[in-house]
Amino acid sequence: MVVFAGQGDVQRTMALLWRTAGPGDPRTAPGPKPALSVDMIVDAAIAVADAEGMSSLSMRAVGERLGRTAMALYTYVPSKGELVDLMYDRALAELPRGYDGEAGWRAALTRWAGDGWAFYLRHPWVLQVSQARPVLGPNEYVMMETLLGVLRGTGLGAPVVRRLVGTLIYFVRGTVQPVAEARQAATATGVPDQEWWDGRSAQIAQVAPDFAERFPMVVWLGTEGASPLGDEADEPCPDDDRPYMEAEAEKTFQAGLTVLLDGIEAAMRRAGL
Amino acid sequence: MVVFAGQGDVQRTMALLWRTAGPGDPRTAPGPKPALSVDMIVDAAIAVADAEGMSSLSMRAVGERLGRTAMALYTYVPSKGELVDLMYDRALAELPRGYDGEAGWRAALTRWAGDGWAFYLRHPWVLQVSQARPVLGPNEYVMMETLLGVLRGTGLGAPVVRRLVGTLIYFVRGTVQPVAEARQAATATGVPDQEWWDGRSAQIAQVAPDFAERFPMVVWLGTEGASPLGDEADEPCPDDDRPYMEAEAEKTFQAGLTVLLDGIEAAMRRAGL
DNA sequence: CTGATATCCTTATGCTGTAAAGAGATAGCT
DNA sequence: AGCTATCTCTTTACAGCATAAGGATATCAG
Repeated sequence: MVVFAGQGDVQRTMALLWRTAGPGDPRTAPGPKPALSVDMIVDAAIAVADAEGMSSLSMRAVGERLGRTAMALYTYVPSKGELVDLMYDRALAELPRGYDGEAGWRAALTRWAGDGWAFYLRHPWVLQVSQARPVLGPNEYVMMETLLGVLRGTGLGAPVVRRLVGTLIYFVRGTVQPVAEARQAATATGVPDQEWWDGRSAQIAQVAPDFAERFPMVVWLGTEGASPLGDEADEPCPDDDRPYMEAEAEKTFQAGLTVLLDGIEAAMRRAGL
Repeated sequence: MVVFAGQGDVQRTMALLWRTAGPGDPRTAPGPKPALSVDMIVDAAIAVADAEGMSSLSMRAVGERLGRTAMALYTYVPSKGELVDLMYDRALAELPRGYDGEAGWRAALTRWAGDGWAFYLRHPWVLQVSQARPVLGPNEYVMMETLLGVLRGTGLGAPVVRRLVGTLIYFVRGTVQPVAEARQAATATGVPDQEWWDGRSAQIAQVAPDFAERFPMVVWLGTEGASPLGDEADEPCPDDDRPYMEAEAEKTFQAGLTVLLDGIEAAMRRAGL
């Protein structure tokens, strides 16, 4: 299930996201000094999510990591939903903030996409934060600004760029998602990827003996190796520890990106650039 | 949180998916006749998910819709995870199974993408079924076969097509996702999209008065034409009831698809087709 | 010192998936 | 016909979840 953004007090959420919260009068209030902070909680929550996946992210788990009960967190954060928002925005801060355009926009965009790929693999849970409504934290805008800086190199106008932005982001997200979730599932369930796959495909042969007749093109896709393009033949990737699936997904990513870049070039040509 | 596929007895799951389950000896066993069936349960579950979203899909809710308790379902389905797998595969059966290639592959692919878009909007919860490991039900292969039938029209070889498949599917999924989840969130929380958005963007102005200096390109993106951020739409969106966001996302979808199609054409040209 | 306010804990409520055990129906077998 | 194995479905129970409510305790301004 997707975690929806918190819908509590909008004002407080935004203040937390943009860090305009505390420092009105820092230490004049009575009561014990806070032993925790929003930052500590967000960090602990990210650590939990990184290590054990979003499905293991509970208020108890976060509290435990800080030596507190679950309820102690509610002093700092209105609800779990808001905490997830904060985690999301904090994680985005890791992304590079600018790309050198000297080698051309194609190279820059390729590096941007690669960094995104690596980022989502580092924090797979980010893909599970609902995109229904933007979190609207500062780092989301920073990320947007970074991408726009790269796209400016194409010389395309705002209306075109506006559409490209979504396409590019969703492309990266979409192509990493299977890889990220497969990793999560493998660690969460303890079943290695290869094993799971073997079991299933053995079952398919048994349960659908007429597979080749029912799905001829799927079989064709799997068997035919040589490309009329003359691009590199598919090797079994011998000295590669990662699951086969990941290597394959990465090729999909690279090839898909090429298609996108070519498409952008076509748009530029059409715009007379 | 993403719902992971059930990891119970692989054999039984596959049998359920491919419907090779029951009819060994249909009516020789003692005991009361089953009042339910896997199909009825899957239908009821889909109805719940369609109406109230994946987060409201509980075994109790499904059972209630059938006049049974939650536990009654476990006679037919091993776990909630398996049920979700079955829902997913059943839903996919709705998709068209072939596209006329007479008007060219571009037209066919455009129609394919449009049907996918509509499908995901009809069943937003499908986007929340984990893609970590393929469900491997029959209709997933049918869908693949359909797409491959369209892509065959390009004349490209298997290795290239193999990569295009993922790119296209993720593109469609990625671009509908915000729209689908926004609809879900709006109905689930009862907060209309416009209202939520207004509250947040008003807060941004207050919390980041220096927004224009910090994010000049975001502002540029928003001022030249309609904006996903802040200001009202400059572009006319007459007699359209849907939230502004949806219309905008649809444009992103169309424009992104054009970029993809242009990119595919470039790949064909490079292959000498 | 007093009263107000802060952090943090304990307890409790209503969800969730599902394990365990039992009630009642129905078939084949004797 | 009666017995018994087997099936469906219910009840009850349990652990885990987010979080509401209330209480204990520490710290400030006066």
